[in-house]
Amino acid sequence: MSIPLHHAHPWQVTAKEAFEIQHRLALEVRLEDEIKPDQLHNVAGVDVGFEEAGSITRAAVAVLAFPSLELIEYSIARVPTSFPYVPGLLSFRELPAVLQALEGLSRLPELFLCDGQGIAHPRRLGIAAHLGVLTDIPSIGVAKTRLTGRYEEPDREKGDWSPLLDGKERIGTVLRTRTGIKPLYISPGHRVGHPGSIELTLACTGRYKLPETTRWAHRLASDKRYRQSQ
DNA sequence: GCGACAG
DNA sequence: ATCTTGTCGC
Repeated sequence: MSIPLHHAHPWQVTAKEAFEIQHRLALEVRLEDEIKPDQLHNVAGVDVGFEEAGSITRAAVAVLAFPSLELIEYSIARVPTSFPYVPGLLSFRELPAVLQALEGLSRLPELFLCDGQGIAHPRRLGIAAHLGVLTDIPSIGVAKTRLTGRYEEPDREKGDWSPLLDGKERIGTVLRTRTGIKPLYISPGHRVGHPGSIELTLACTGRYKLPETTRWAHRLASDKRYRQSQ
């Protein structure tokens, strides 16, 4: 299945060109909550790992039923790594492989939970926002650490949170997904707002710190025991 | 010029 | 992200 991209652009670019693409695509991000949890049927976790000392990028997309969070199907793609890791330009390194993995699915998911930032990014286009705009599918960024923004430590109970701010602008949420454990950095990617990003992330989380979507995607992208594909 | 810096 | 074993704590 080839996926219809709403905004195609080159990936073999210079840092300067990447900045321009990010500024252009950031204008297309929509931050209203368009998802009704009652009508959501599935959620996809997206993550990337590396093989062969980093020369091969391995992307995994795990589609889970919502709200049961049972694994429905998954796809793995391997692509030669063609872009270095540069803070702020992560999507140019990982999305080519992710887009190829998406083509291995029988149908496109209704929501993406990506490893990394949504709009909590210097130019408001972290990997989740980038993937959301390209596919026009709702997305949320779920990061384990901060890229940018300031915040106050949220209280220690699961569900407690505090806003992630860039000056006076709200760019995300520091969310406790497990009592007494380091919080996650959540931010809207596309077609989702701050309230929805919090509610949906918690709805995808069980007894662990990371959402089930993320746990599956991470396992499929990095665990050598899943070294095959489909 | 000096730090910060998703994965 | 990745290289890597055991270990402390709930």
